[in-house]
Amino acid sequence: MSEAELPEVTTTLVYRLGGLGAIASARFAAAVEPLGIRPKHVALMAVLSAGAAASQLELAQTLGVVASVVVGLTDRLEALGAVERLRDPDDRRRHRLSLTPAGRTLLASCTAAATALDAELTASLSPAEAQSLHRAVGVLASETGLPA
Amino acid sequence: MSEAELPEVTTTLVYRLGGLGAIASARFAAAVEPLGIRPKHVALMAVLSAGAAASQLELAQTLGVVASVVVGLTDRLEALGAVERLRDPDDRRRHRLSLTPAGRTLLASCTAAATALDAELTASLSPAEAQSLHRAVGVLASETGLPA
DNA sequence: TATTGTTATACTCTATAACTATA
DNA sequence: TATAGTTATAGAGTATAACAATA
Repeated sequence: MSEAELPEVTTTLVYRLGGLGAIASARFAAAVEPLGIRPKHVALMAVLSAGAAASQLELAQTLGVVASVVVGLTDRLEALGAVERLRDPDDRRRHRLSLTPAGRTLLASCTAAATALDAELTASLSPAEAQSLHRAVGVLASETGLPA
Repeated sequence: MSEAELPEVTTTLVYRLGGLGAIASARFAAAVEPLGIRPKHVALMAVLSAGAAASQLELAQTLGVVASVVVGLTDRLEALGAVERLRDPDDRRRHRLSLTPAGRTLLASCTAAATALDAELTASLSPAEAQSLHRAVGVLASETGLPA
């Protein structure tokens, strides 16, 4: 009978990434909440800004949510004047969403907030550690097909 | 007017940690689901295993959830024979939770599953990258006061 | 009167399903 | 008839509040 040496579950990467991710999401949510939006709204605007989706259905697939969720997110962003719903002339069932100048400004504010949080988060790491963390997380993010 | 250069929000650490954490949690949840439990149950057992809490109220504080949530988690684990509720003789309002041998076995299975997921997750990283990622995540985890 | 655990209730988020309009 | 968007409904998860037992 072999008795494999196992670490504590709380020290594993998946476990810690799960907990850390929840904290990161909460902090980011708190940072953008004064702007009247939540992280999913930011994700939607980021996809639009990258030109990575046209119709709401495509948006839903890219974001990994269901179509009805995109409706609610878009309603909110439209009310804020951050996005516009434009009928696709080629297929009038479709809405082409477009980021307005106000939306770009809003997205920039979110990016600034995220950058500030990054600085807080990595304050206790050396520059080299912070950089290698950033790089490793980037690799995992692209590998897992994150809505980026 | 200075125009600061900002990265895309999707490349920031908080944003990616949020998304990555959601994926990690989902994978871990899928891995322990056949065992009849969810990540929070694992967290509760881990705290008990570490002797980091006695009463259900302490458990709630350590886990960062409300007391009524601990009731449900404990109900489930008790039904599985993984934990026991023992009245505290010093204060009969309190339940001292104790991990049974079956609970230790269950926790070990979860740890093994998490370790396997770690290997998958870091497969595309070099050993050195994986190790530095693990270390950096450990620093952030302890810094943010994760239930560990 | 204060506190531990429990139960009952409400709220948030998301998914499923039914519906409208276009194709 | 099939599809894009919308609306209506239901489920999971968690928080708040009321309650019972004990201090």
